[in-house]
Amino acid sequence: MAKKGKTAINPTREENYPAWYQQIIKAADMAENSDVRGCMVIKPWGYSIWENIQKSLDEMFKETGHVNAYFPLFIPKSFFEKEAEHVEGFAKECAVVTHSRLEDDGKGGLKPAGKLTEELIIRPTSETIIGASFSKWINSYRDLPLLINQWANVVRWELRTRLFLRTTEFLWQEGHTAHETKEEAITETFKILDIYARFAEEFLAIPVIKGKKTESEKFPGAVSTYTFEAMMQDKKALQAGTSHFLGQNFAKASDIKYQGKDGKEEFVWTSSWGVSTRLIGALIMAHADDNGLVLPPKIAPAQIAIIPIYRNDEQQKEVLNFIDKLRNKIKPLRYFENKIRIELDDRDPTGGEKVWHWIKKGIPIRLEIGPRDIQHNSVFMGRRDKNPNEKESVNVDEFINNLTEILDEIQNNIFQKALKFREKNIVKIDDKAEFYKFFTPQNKKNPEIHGGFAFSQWCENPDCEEQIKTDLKVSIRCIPLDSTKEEGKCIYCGNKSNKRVIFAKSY
RNA sequence: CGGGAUGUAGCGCAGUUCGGUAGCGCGUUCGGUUCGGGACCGAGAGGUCGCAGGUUCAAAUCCUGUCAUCCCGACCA
Repeated sequence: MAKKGKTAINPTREENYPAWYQQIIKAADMAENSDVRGCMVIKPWGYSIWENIQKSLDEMFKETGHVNAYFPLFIPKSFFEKEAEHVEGFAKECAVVTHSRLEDDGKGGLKPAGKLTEELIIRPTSETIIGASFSKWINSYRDLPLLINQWANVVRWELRTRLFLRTTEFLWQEGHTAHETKEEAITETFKILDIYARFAEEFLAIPVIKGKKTESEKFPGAVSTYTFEAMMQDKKALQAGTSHFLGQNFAKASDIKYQGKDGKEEFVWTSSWGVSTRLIGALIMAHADDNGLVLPPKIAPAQIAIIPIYRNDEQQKEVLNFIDKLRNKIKPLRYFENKIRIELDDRDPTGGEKVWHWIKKGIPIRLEIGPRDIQHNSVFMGRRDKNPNEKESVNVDEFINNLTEILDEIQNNIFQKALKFREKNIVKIDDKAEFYKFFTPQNKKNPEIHGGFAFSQWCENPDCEEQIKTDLKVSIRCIPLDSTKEEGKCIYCGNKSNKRVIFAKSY
Protein backbone atom coordinates (compact mmCIF):
# COMPACT_ATOMS: atom_id res chain seq x y z
CA MET A 1 0.00 0.00 0.00
CA ALA A 2 0.90 3.65 -0.11
CA LYS A 3 3.94 4.60 1.90
CA LYS A 4 3.53 8.30 1.41
CA GLY A 5 3.39 10.82 4.19
CA LYS A 6 0.43 13.04 4.69
CA THR A 7 1.41 15.50 2.01
CA ALA A 8 2.91 15.15 -1.43
CA ILE A 9 5.23 18.08 -0.84
CA ASN A 10 7.74 18.10 1.97
CA PRO A 11 8.40 20.23 3.85
CA THR A 12 4.95 21.81 4.10
CA ARG A 13 4.35 25.55 3.94
CA GLU A 14 4.09 25.70 7.70
CA GLU A 15 7.29 23.75 8.27
CA ASN A 16 9.56 25.67 5.93
CA TYR A 17 8.03 28.03 3.45
CA PRO A 18 11.08 28.79 1.28
CA ALA A 19 11.98 25.12 0.99
CA TRP A 20 8.36 24.29 0.20
CA TYR A 21 8.48 26.81 -2.65
CA GLN A 22 11.55 25.12 -4.15
CA GLN A 23 9.94 21.72 -3.82
CA ILE A 24 6.78 22.83 -5.61
CA ILE A 25 8.82 23.91 -8.60
CA LYS A 26 10.75 20.69 -8.59
CA ALA A 27 7.71 18.46 -8.13
CA ALA A 28 5.79 20.20 -10.90
CA ASP A 29 8.91 20.15 -13.08
CA MET A 30 8.63 23.83 -13.93
CA ALA A 31 12.22 25.04 -13.78
CA GLU A 32 15.65 24.38 -12.36
CA ASN A 33 18.85 26.19 -11.62
CA SER A 34 21.24 26.35 -14.52
CA ASP A 35 24.99 26.08 -14.61
CA VAL A 36 25.06 29.85 -14.81
CA ARG A 37 24.82 31.37 -11.38
CA GLY A 38 21.47 33.01 -10.76
CA CYS A 39 19.96 31.97 -14.08
CA MET A 40 17.21 29.42 -14.45
CA VAL A 41 16.22 26.89 -17.03
CA ILE A 42 12.50 27.16 -17.54
CA LYS A 43 11.21 23.70 -18.33
CA PRO A 44 8.23 23.00 -20.59
CA TRP A 45 5.59 22.94 -17.86
CA GLY A 46 6.78 26.29 -16.54
CA TYR A 47 7.39 27.82 -19.93
CA SER A 48 3.95 26.85 -21.12
CA ILE A 49 2.50 28.92 -18.29
CA TRP A 50 4.62 31.84 -19.46
CA GLU A 51 3.35 31.37 -23.01
CA ASN A 52 -0.20 31.52 -21.76
CA ILE A 53 0.56 34.66 -19.80
CA GLN A 54 2.10 36.17 -22.92
CA LYS A 55 -0.81 35.23 -25.08
CA SER A 56 -3.45 36.73 -22.83
CA LEU A 57 -1.58 39.90 -22.02
CA ASP A 58 -0.48 40.44 -25.59
CA GLU A 59 -4.09 40.35 -26.67
CA MET A 60 -5.04 42.88 -24.04
CA PHE A 61 -2.24 45.22 -25.09
CA LYS A 62 -3.21 44.99 -28.72
CA GLU A 63 -6.86 45.61 -27.95
CA THR A 64 -5.78 48.89 -26.42
CA GLY A 65 -3.78 49.99 -29.43
CA HIS A 66 -0.30 48.82 -28.57
CA VAL A 67 2.01 47.17 -31.08
CA ASN A 68 5.02 44.94 -30.58
CA ALA A 69 8.56 45.73 -31.67
CA TYR A 70 12.02 44.60 -30.72
CA PHE A 71 15.05 46.56 -29.59
CA PRO A 72 18.65 45.48 -29.01
CA LEU A 73 19.84 43.51 -26.05
CA PHE A 74 22.85 45.82 -25.82
CA ILE A 75 22.74 49.38 -24.69
CA PRO A 76 25.71 51.69 -25.31
CA LYS A 77 27.00 52.87 -21.97
CA SER A 78 26.66 56.49 -23.02
CA PHE A 79 22.91 56.05 -23.58
CA PHE A 80 22.57 54.67 -20.16
CA GLU A 81 24.37 57.58 -18.55
CA LYS A 82 21.85 60.11 -19.79
CA GLU A 83 19.29 59.87 -17.01
CA ALA A 84 20.97 60.44 -13.65
CA GLU A 85 18.48 58.74 -11.33
CA HIS A 86 18.17 55.87 -13.73
CA VAL A 87 21.93 55.31 -13.63
CA GLU A 88 22.00 55.42 -9.89
CA GLY A 89 19.23 52.88 -9.64
CA PHE A 90 20.59 50.31 -12.03
CA ALA A 91 24.38 50.79 -12.20
CA LYS A 92 25.06 48.28 -9.42
CA GLU A 93 23.40 45.46 -11.25
CA CYS A 94 24.52 45.82 -14.84
CA ALA A 95 26.33 43.20 -16.87
CA VAL A 96 28.86 44.93 -19.13
CA VAL A 97 30.22 43.67 -22.44
CA THR A 98 33.77 44.84 -22.99
CA HIS A 99 35.16 42.60 -25.75
CA SER A 100 34.00 41.24 -29.06
CA ARG A 101 35.97 38.06 -29.54
CA LEU A 102 38.09 35.35 -27.99
CA GLU A 103 41.68 34.44 -28.73
CA ASP A 104 43.92 31.53 -27.90
CA ASP A 105 45.61 32.38 -24.63
CA GLY A 106 48.50 30.04 -25.38
CA LYS A 107 47.59 27.80 -22.44
CA GLY A 108 44.90 25.80 -24.15
CA GLY A 109 42.21 28.28 -23.18
CA LEU A 110 40.72 31.47 -24.51
CA LYS A 111 41.04 35.10 -23.58
CA PRO A 112 38.89 38.05 -24.53
CA ALA A 113 40.20 40.25 -27.30
CA GLY A 114 38.91 42.99 -29.53
CA LYS A 115 38.23 45.52 -26.81
CA LEU A 116 35.18 47.61 -27.65
CA THR A 117 35.62 51.34 -28.07
CA GLU A 118 32.39 51.81 -26.22
CA GLU A 119 31.29 49.30 -23.66
CA LEU A 120 27.84 47.79 -23.99
CA ILE A 121 25.43 47.20 -21.16
CA ILE A 122 23.11 44.25 -21.31
CA ARG A 123 19.69 45.81 -20.87
CA PRO A 124 18.31 45.80 -17.33
CA THR A 125 15.39 47.71 -18.89
CA SER A 126 15.16 49.55 -22.19
CA GLU A 127 14.00 53.11 -21.55
CA THR A 128 17.18 54.62 -22.88
CA ILE A 129 17.63 52.63 -26.06
CA ILE A 130 13.96 52.78 -26.94
CA GLY A 131 14.10 56.49 -26.19
CA ALA A 132 16.82 56.85 -28.81
CA SER A 133 14.51 55.29 -31.40
CA PHE A 134 11.55 57.35 -30.24
CA SER A 135 13.50 60.54 -30.76
CA LYS A 136 14.00 59.55 -34.39
CA TRP A 137 10.46 58.34 -34.94
CA ILE A 138 8.68 61.27 -33.41
CA ASN A 139 8.60 64.60 -35.20
CA SER A 140 5.08 65.87 -35.13
CA TYR A 141 2.08 65.65 -32.83
CA ARG A 142 0.67 63.46 -35.59
CA ASP A 143 3.19 60.79 -34.59
CA LEU A 144 1.67 60.61 -31.13
CA PRO A 145 0.74 58.70 -29.18
CA LEU A 146 3.36 56.06 -29.83
CA LEU A 147 2.40 52.84 -28.10
CA ILE A 148 5.12 50.20 -28.21
CA ASN A 149 5.61 46.95 -26.36
CA GLN A 150 8.40 44.44 -26.48
CA TRP A 151 8.67 40.88 -25.18
CA ALA A 152 12.25 40.37 -24.16
CA ASN A 153 14.79 39.11 -21.71
CA VAL A 154 16.66 41.44 -19.40
CA VAL A 155 19.58 41.03 -17.05
CA ARG A 156 19.94 42.41 -13.58
CA TRP A 157 22.95 41.16 -11.68
CA GLU A 158 21.16 40.29 -8.48
CA LEU A 159 23.08 39.16 -5.46
CA ARG A 160 20.43 36.84 -4.18
CA THR A 161 18.29 34.89 -6.59
CA ARG A 162 15.26 32.65 -6.32
CA LEU A 163 13.63 30.74 -9.14
CA PHE A 164 11.01 32.89 -10.89
CA LEU A 165 10.98 35.53 -8.14
CA ARG A 166 14.34 37.01 -8.81
CA THR A 167 16.79 35.66 -11.34
CA THR A 168 19.76 37.28 -13.01
CA GLU A 169 18.17 36.93 -16.41
CA PHE A 170 14.42 37.01 -16.67
CA LEU A 171 11.72 37.25 -19.28
CA TRP A 172 9.26 40.08 -19.36
CA GLN A 173 7.36 42.53 -21.46
CA GLU A 174 8.14 46.20 -21.32
CA GLY A 175 5.76 48.76 -22.71
CA HIS A 176 7.04 52.18 -23.68
CA THR A 177 4.73 54.93 -24.74
CA ALA A 178 5.06 58.58 -25.72
CA HIS A 179 2.27 61.14 -25.51
CA GLU A 180 1.51 64.70 -26.35
CA THR A 181 0.32 65.70 -22.92
CA LYS A 182 0.98 64.89 -19.34
CA GLU A 183 -2.63 63.87 -18.84
CA GLU A 184 -2.50 61.38 -21.69
CA ALA A 185 0.64 59.77 -20.34
CA ILE A 186 -0.89 59.50 -16.89
CA THR A 187 -4.06 58.02 -18.36
CA GLU A 188 -1.93 55.45 -20.15
CA THR A 189 -0.11 54.57 -16.93
CA PHE A 190 -3.42 53.86 -15.21
CA LYS A 191 -4.91 52.08 -18.19
CA ILE A 192 -2.07 49.58 -18.11
CA LEU A 193 -2.26 49.21 -14.36
CA ASP A 194 -5.91 48.29 -14.82
CA ILE A 195 -5.06 45.75 -17.49
CA TYR A 196 -2.46 44.18 -15.21
CA ALA A 197 -4.80 44.02 -12.26
CA ARG A 198 -7.57 42.55 -14.37
CA PHE A 199 -5.18 39.99 -15.79
CA ALA A 200 -3.91 39.04 -12.33
CA GLU A 201 -7.40 38.60 -10.96
CA GLU A 202 -9.21 37.09 -13.93
CA PHE A 203 -6.47 34.88 -15.33
CA LEU A 204 -4.00 34.18 -12.55
CA ALA A 205 -6.82 34.26 -9.97
CA ILE A 206 -4.67 36.40 -7.72
CA PRO A 207 -6.41 39.28 -5.95
CA VAL A 208 -4.27 42.39 -6.11
CA ILE A 209 -4.18 45.85 -4.63
CA LYS A 210 -3.46 48.69 -7.01
CA GLY A 211 -1.55 51.58 -5.59
CA LYS A 212 1.11 54.19 -5.82
CA LYS A 213 4.66 53.63 -4.68
CA THR A 214 6.25 55.96 -2.19
CA GLU A 215 9.20 58.09 -3.29
CA SER A 216 11.68 55.63 -1.86
CA GLU A 217 10.15 52.66 -3.64
CA LYS A 218 9.57 54.10 -7.07
CA PHE A 219 11.35 53.25 -10.32
CA PRO A 220 14.65 55.09 -10.85
CA GLY A 221 13.88 57.97 -13.18
CA ALA A 222 10.11 57.88 -12.86
CA VAL A 223 7.92 60.72 -11.68
CA SER A 224 5.59 58.21 -10.12
CA THR A 225 5.35 54.44 -10.01
CA TYR A 226 2.14 52.46 -9.73
CA THR A 227 2.12 48.88 -8.62
CA PHE A 228 -0.19 45.99 -8.03
CA GLU A 229 0.62 44.00 -4.94
CA ALA A 230 -0.45 40.49 -4.08
CA MET A 231 -0.37 38.59 -0.82
CA MET A 232 1.53 35.33 -0.79
CA GLN A 233 0.68 32.45 1.54
CA ASP A 234 3.46 33.42 3.92
CA LYS A 235 1.60 36.74 4.22
CA LYS A 236 4.35 38.68 2.54
CA ALA A 237 3.64 41.09 -0.29
CA LEU A 238 4.80 40.53 -3.82
CA GLN A 239 5.08 43.38 -6.26
CA ALA A 240 3.60 41.65 -9.27
CA GLY A 241 4.23 44.40 -11.78
CA THR A 242 4.60 48.12 -12.21
CA SER A 243 3.48 50.96 -14.43
CA HIS A 244 5.45 54.19 -14.44
CA PHE A 245 4.61 57.73 -15.33
CA LEU A 246 7.98 59.06 -16.48
CA GLY A 247 7.02 62.68 -17.01
CA GLN A 248 9.48 64.28 -19.39
CA ASN A 249 12.54 62.84 -17.67
CA PHE A 250 13.40 60.36 -20.37
CA ALA A 251 12.17 62.63 -23.13
CA LYS A 252 14.72 65.17 -22.04
CA ALA A 253 17.44 62.56 -21.59
CA SER A 254 16.86 61.08 -25.05
CA ASP A 255 15.75 64.29 -26.70
CA ILE A 256 12.31 63.09 -27.74
CA LYS A 257 10.55 66.16 -29.12
CA TYR A 258 7.54 66.84 -31.29
CA GLN A 259 6.22 69.86 -33.05
CA GLY A 260 2.76 70.76 -31.81
CA LYS A 261 -0.17 72.18 -33.72
CA ASP A 262 1.07 75.61 -32.76
CA GLY A 263 4.41 74.92 -34.41
CA LYS A 264 6.26 74.92 -31.13
CA GLU A 265 8.66 72.14 -30.24
CA GLU A 266 7.86 70.27 -27.04
CA PHE A 267 9.17 67.26 -25.16
CA VAL A 268 6.88 64.26 -25.16
CA TRP A 269 5.50 62.67 -22.00
CA THR A 270 6.34 59.01 -21.58
CA SER A 271 5.29 55.95 -19.65
CA SER A 272 6.75 52.51 -19.22
CA TRP A 273 5.36 49.35 -17.66
CA GLY A 274 6.26 45.73 -17.23
CA VAL A 275 5.49 42.32 -15.84
CA SER A 276 7.87 39.41 -15.77
CA THR A 277 8.30 35.70 -15.17
CA ARG A 278 7.95 36.72 -11.54
CA LEU A 279 4.22 36.33 -12.14
CA ILE A 280 4.82 32.59 -12.18
CA GLY A 281 6.37 32.88 -8.74
CA ALA A 282 3.29 34.78 -7.65
CA LEU A 283 1.06 32.08 -9.09
CA ILE A 284 2.89 29.40 -7.14
CA MET A 285 2.94 31.25 -3.84
CA ALA A 286 -0.65 32.39 -4.10
CA HIS A 287 -2.25 29.04 -4.87
CA ALA A 288 -0.01 26.01 -4.43
CA ASP A 289 -0.66 23.82 -1.40
CA ASP A 290 1.08 21.03 0.44
CA ASN A 291 0.24 18.62 -2.35
CA GLY A 292 1.79 20.68 -5.11
CA LEU A 293 1.02 23.32 -7.64
CA VAL A 294 -2.53 24.58 -8.14
CA LEU A 295 -3.21 26.12 -11.53
CA PRO A 296 -6.14 28.29 -12.51
CA PRO A 297 -7.66 26.71 -15.66
CA LYS A 298 -7.22 29.84 -17.75
CA ILE A 299 -3.47 29.82 -17.41
CA ALA A 300 -2.77 26.09 -17.02
CA PRO A 301 -0.70 24.39 -19.75
CA ALA A 302 -3.54 21.89 -19.89
CA GLN A 303 -6.89 21.84 -18.15
CA ILE A 304 -7.47 18.10 -18.12
CA ALA A 305 -5.28 15.08 -17.48
CA ILE A 306 -6.73 11.75 -18.46
CA ILE A 307 -5.48 8.63 -16.74
CA PRO A 308 -6.58 5.45 -18.45
CA ILE A 309 -7.09 2.41 -16.30
CA TYR A 310 -6.99 -1.13 -17.67
CA ARG A 311 -5.75 -4.65 -16.95
CA ASN A 312 -4.98 -6.07 -20.34
CA ASP A 313 -4.50 -5.24 -23.98
CA GLU A 314 -8.14 -5.71 -24.75
CA GLN A 315 -9.22 -3.33 -22.05
CA GLN A 316 -6.52 -0.89 -23.02
CA LYS A 317 -7.88 -0.75 -26.52
CA GLU A 318 -11.38 -0.29 -25.25
CA VAL A 319 -10.40 2.41 -22.78
CA LEU A 320 -8.27 4.35 -25.24
CA ASN A 321 -11.05 4.14 -27.75
CA PHE A 322 -13.49 5.57 -25.26
CA ILE A 323 -11.03 8.35 -24.40
CA ASP A 324 -10.58 9.13 -28.04
CA LYS A 325 -14.30 9.62 -28.46
CA LEU A 326 -14.35 11.79 -25.36
CA ARG A 327 -11.55 13.95 -26.74
CA ASN A 328 -13.43 14.38 -29.96
CA LYS A 329 -16.41 15.65 -28.03
CA ILE A 330 -14.24 18.09 -26.12
CA LYS A 331 -12.44 19.29 -29.23
CA PRO A 332 -15.11 21.72 -30.46
CA LEU A 333 -15.52 23.24 -27.02
CA ARG A 334 -13.90 26.57 -26.22
CA TYR A 335 -12.89 27.95 -22.89
CA PHE A 336 -12.39 31.70 -23.15
CA GLU A 337 -11.94 31.40 -26.89
CA ASN A 338 -9.23 28.82 -26.44
CA LYS A 339 -9.19 25.10 -27.05
CA ILE A 340 -9.36 22.96 -23.98
CA ARG A 341 -6.02 21.31 -23.59
CA ILE A 342 -5.79 17.67 -22.57
CA GLU A 343 -2.87 15.55 -21.39
CA LEU A 344 -3.35 11.84 -21.89
CA ASP A 345 -1.14 9.96 -19.44
CA ASP A 346 -0.75 6.62 -21.14
CA ARG A 347 2.47 5.62 -19.48
CA ASP A 348 2.61 2.08 -18.19
CA PRO A 349 -0.33 1.68 -15.92
CA THR A 350 0.96 1.86 -12.38
CA GLY A 351 -1.67 2.56 -9.77
CA GLY A 352 -2.25 5.96 -8.31
CA GLU A 353 1.23 7.32 -8.92
CA LYS A 354 -0.03 9.04 -12.02
CA VAL A 355 -2.84 10.64 -10.10
CA TRP A 356 -0.33 12.25 -7.75
CA HIS A 357 1.89 13.21 -10.63
CA TRP A 358 -0.88 15.42 -11.99
CA ILE A 359 -1.90 16.73 -8.62
CA LYS A 360 1.67 17.95 -8.12
CA LYS A 361 1.61 19.57 -11.52
CA GLY A 362 -1.54 21.44 -10.56
CA ILE A 363 -3.77 20.21 -13.37
CA PRO A 364 -7.30 21.55 -12.80
CA ILE A 365 -9.20 18.38 -13.74
CA ARG A 366 -8.13 14.77 -13.52
CA LEU A 367 -10.12 12.06 -15.19
CA GLU A 368 -9.59 8.43 -14.36
CA ILE A 369 -11.21 6.31 -17.01
CA GLY A 370 -11.50 2.54 -16.81
CA PRO A 371 -13.84 -0.26 -17.87
CA ARG A 372 -16.25 0.49 -15.05
CA ASP A 373 -16.70 4.06 -16.32
CA ILE A 374 -17.19 2.90 -19.86
CA GLN A 375 -19.92 0.59 -18.69
CA HIS A 376 -21.78 3.52 -17.17
CA ASN A 377 -20.75 5.99 -19.85
CA SER A 378 -19.15 8.08 -17.16
CA VAL A 379 -15.79 9.49 -16.08
CA PHE A 380 -14.21 9.57 -12.64
CA MET A 381 -13.27 13.16 -11.94
CA GLY A 382 -10.94 14.76 -9.44
CA ARG A 383 -10.52 18.53 -9.19
CA ARG A 384 -7.50 20.45 -7.99
CA ASP A 385 -9.68 22.92 -6.11
CA LYS A 386 -10.90 20.04 -3.96
CA ASN A 387 -9.21 17.46 -1.76
CA PRO A 388 -7.34 14.74 -3.64
CA ASN A 389 -9.68 12.07 -2.24
CA GLU A 390 -12.84 13.89 -3.24
CA LYS A 391 -13.61 12.28 -6.55
CA GLU A 392 -16.89 11.78 -8.26
CA SER A 393 -18.34 9.78 -11.08
CA VAL A 394 -19.88 11.96 -13.74
CA ASN A 395 -21.92 11.00 -16.76
CA VAL A 396 -19.96 11.74 -19.92
CA ASP A 397 -22.59 13.91 -21.57
CA GLU A 398 -23.13 15.78 -18.38
CA PHE A 399 -19.39 16.28 -18.10
CA ILE A 400 -19.13 17.62 -21.63
CA ASN A 401 -22.12 19.90 -21.16
CA ASN A 402 -20.82 21.30 -17.92
CA LEU A 403 -17.12 21.34 -18.70
CA THR A 404 -16.71 25.05 -19.23
CA GLU A 405 -18.77 25.74 -16.13
CA ILE A 406 -16.66 23.35 -14.12
CA LEU A 407 -13.52 25.11 -15.30
CA ASP A 408 -15.07 28.44 -14.41
CA GLU A 409 -15.98 27.13 -11.02
CA ILE A 410 -12.42 25.95 -10.40
CA GLN A 411 -11.02 29.26 -11.60
CA ASN A 412 -13.39 31.10 -9.32
CA ASN A 413 -12.80 28.86 -6.32
CA ILE A 414 -9.07 29.38 -6.58
CA PHE A 415 -9.56 33.13 -6.70
CA GLN A 416 -12.00 33.14 -3.81
CA LYS A 417 -9.68 31.08 -1.66
CA ALA A 418 -6.82 33.51 -2.28
CA LEU A 419 -9.13 36.45 -1.68
CA LYS A 420 -10.37 35.03 1.61
CA PHE A 421 -6.82 34.43 2.71
CA ARG A 422 -5.91 38.01 1.95
CA GLU A 423 -8.99 39.47 3.63
CA LYS A 424 -8.22 37.46 6.73
CA ASN A 425 -4.68 38.77 6.86
CA ILE A 426 -5.19 42.41 6.07
CA VAL A 427 -5.69 44.32 9.27
CA LYS A 428 -6.37 47.91 10.19
CA ILE A 429 -3.88 48.82 12.88
CA ASP A 430 -3.82 52.17 14.65
CA ASP A 431 -1.74 51.35 17.68
CA LYS A 432 2.03 51.45 17.36
CA ALA A 433 2.69 48.66 19.87
CA GLU A 434 0.16 46.47 18.13
CA PHE A 435 1.79 47.26 14.80
CA TYR A 436 5.18 46.17 16.09
CA LYS A 437 3.73 43.04 17.63
CA PHE A 438 1.97 42.21 14.37
CA PHE A 439 5.24 42.15 12.47
CA THR A 440 7.37 40.40 15.10
CA PRO A 441 7.52 36.62 15.04
CA GLN A 442 7.02 34.69 18.29
CA ASN A 443 9.88 32.40 17.47
CA LYS A 444 12.84 34.62 16.73
CA LYS A 445 15.28 31.85 15.89
CA ASN A 446 13.05 30.13 13.40
CA PRO A 447 10.34 32.65 12.55
CA GLU A 448 6.91 31.22 11.96
CA ILE A 449 4.62 32.61 9.27
CA HIS A 450 3.31 35.79 10.78
CA GLY A 451 2.18 39.33 10.02
CA GLY A 452 0.18 40.20 6.96
CA PHE A 453 -0.82 43.50 5.45
CA ALA A 454 -1.21 46.29 7.96
CA PHE A 455 -3.53 49.01 6.71
CA SER A 456 -2.33 51.92 8.75
CA GLN A 457 -1.98 55.67 8.80
CA TRP A 458 1.15 57.30 7.48
CA CYS A 459 2.03 60.99 7.62
CA GLU A 460 4.03 60.90 4.37
CA ASN A 461 7.28 61.57 6.15
CA PRO A 462 9.98 59.39 4.58
CA ASP A 463 11.75 59.18 7.93
CA CYS A 464 8.84 57.31 9.47
CA GLU A 465 8.82 54.95 6.52
CA GLU A 466 12.56 54.45 6.88
CA GLN A 467 12.47 53.83 10.61
CA ILE A 468 9.78 51.20 10.30
CA LYS A 469 11.84 49.51 7.65
CA THR A 470 14.89 49.51 9.87
CA ASP A 471 13.01 48.28 12.92
CA LEU A 472 10.82 45.63 11.36
CA LYS A 473 11.92 45.07 7.75
CA VAL A 474 8.47 46.21 6.84
CA SER A 475 7.94 48.63 3.99
CA ILE A 476 5.10 50.58 2.51
CA ARG A 477 3.99 48.39 -0.34
CA CYS A 478 1.71 51.00 -1.80
CA ILE A 479 -0.72 53.78 -1.20
CA PRO A 480 -3.88 52.08 -2.45
CA LEU A 481 -5.64 53.99 -5.20
CA ASP A 482 -8.97 53.45 -3.51
CA SER A 483 -7.69 54.56 -0.12
CA THR A 484 -10.12 57.25 0.91
CA LYS A 485 -9.17 60.24 2.99
CA GLU A 486 -9.41 59.51 6.66
CA GLU A 487 -8.14 61.67 9.51
CA GLY A 488 -5.81 59.83 11.84
CA LYS A 489 -2.38 59.64 13.38
CA CYS A 490 0.76 58.30 11.75
CA ILE A 491 1.45 54.81 13.01
CA TYR A 492 5.07 55.72 13.69
CA CYS A 493 5.30 59.33 14.84
CA GLY A 494 1.70 60.00 15.85
CA ASN A 495 1.50 63.20 13.84
CA LYS A 496 -1.59 64.10 11.91
CA SER A 497 -2.16 61.95 8.88
CA ASN A 498 -4.98 61.66 6.40
CA LYS A 499 -4.70 58.31 4.72
CA ARG A 500 -3.94 54.68 5.18
CA VAL A 501 -1.26 52.76 3.32
CA ILE A 502 -0.33 49.09 3.05
CA PHE A 503 2.58 48.02 5.22
CA ALA A 504 4.05 44.55 4.77
CA LYS A 505 7.15 42.47 4.53
CA SER A 506 7.93 41.90 0.93
CA TYR A 507 9.74 39.85 -1.65
C1' C B 1 28.49 41.72 -1.20
C1' G B 2 28.72 40.52 4.76
C1' G B 3 27.08 36.41 8.45
C1' G B 4 25.46 31.19 8.90
C1' A B 5 24.48 26.27 6.90
C1' U B 6 24.95 22.57 3.19
C1' G B 7 27.29 19.95 -1.16
C1' U B 8 27.83 11.76 -1.34
C1' A B 9 23.54 7.99 -7.82
C1' G B 10 17.82 11.44 -11.00
C1' C B 11 15.39 12.71 -5.79
C1' G B 12 15.73 12.32 -0.29
C1' C B 13 19.53 10.88 2.96
C1' A B 14 23.37 7.78 6.08
C1' G B 15 28.58 7.29 6.37
C1' U B 16 32.91 12.26 8.25
C1' U B 17 33.82 12.56 15.34
C1' C B 18 38.07 7.88 15.41
C1' G B 19 41.28 7.96 7.45
C1' G B 20 41.30 1.59 4.98
C1' U B 21 38.75 2.73 -1.40
C1' A B 22 30.81 3.86 -0.67
C1' G B 23 25.64 2.46 1.31
C1' C B 24 20.02 2.95 2.27
C1' G B 25 14.96 4.46 0.62
C1' C B 26 12.47 6.28 -3.62
C1' G B 27 13.03 6.58 -8.84
C1' U B 28 15.10 4.08 -13.22
C1' U B 29 16.06 -0.70 -16.67
C1' C B 30 14.61 -5.90 -17.65
C1' G B 31 11.28 -10.26 -16.52
C1' G B 32 6.85 -11.67 -14.17
C1' U B 33 2.47 -10.86 -11.09
C1' U B 34 -0.65 -6.62 -10.59
C1' C B 35 -3.83 -2.32 -11.70
C1' G B 36 -10.40 2.31 -9.57
C1' G B 37 -5.61 6.15 -3.80
C1' G B 38 1.50 6.86 -4.47
C1' A B 39 1.49 -1.95 -6.21
C1' C B 40 4.55 -6.56 -5.39
C1' C B 41 8.52 -10.27 -6.36
C1' G B 42 13.14 -11.22 -8.71
C1' A B 43 17.42 -9.59 -11.44
C1' G B 44 20.34 -5.28 -13.15
C1' A B 45 22.26 -0.32 -14.32
C1' G B 46 23.82 4.06 -12.16
C1' G B 47 28.66 7.78 -7.97
C1' U B 48 36.55 10.00 -10.06
C1' C B 49 31.69 11.58 -2.62
C1' G B 50 30.95 19.96 -5.78
C1' C B 51 35.93 21.34 -7.80
C1' A B 52 41.42 22.14 -7.17
C1' G B 53 45.54 21.54 -4.28
C1' G B 54 47.94 19.53 0.25
C1' U B 55 49.00 15.78 4.37
C1' U B 56 49.27 10.25 4.21
C1' C B 57 51.20 3.71 2.40
C1' A B 58 45.94 5.04 2.10
C1' A B 59 41.16 10.70 2.01
C1' A B 60 33.91 11.08 1.28
C1' U B 61 36.45 11.43 6.14
C1' C B 62 42.06 15.66 8.07
C1' C B 63 44.11 20.76 6.13
C1' U B 64 43.95 25.01 2.52
C1' G B 65 41.65 27.32 -1.38
C1' U B 66 37.62 27.70 -4.61
C1' C B 67 32.66 27.15 -6.76
C1' A B 68 27.52 26.35 -6.17
C1' U B 69 22.97 26.12 -3.46
C1' C B 70 19.83 27.49 0.76
C1' C B 71 18.75 30.83 4.97
C1' C B 72 19.50 35.79 7.33
C1' G B 73 21.13 40.85 6.17
C1' A B 74 22.04 45.07 2.49
C1' C B 75 19.69 45.73 -2.88
C1' C B 76 15.82 44.82 -6.40
C1' A B 77 10.55 43.08 -11.05
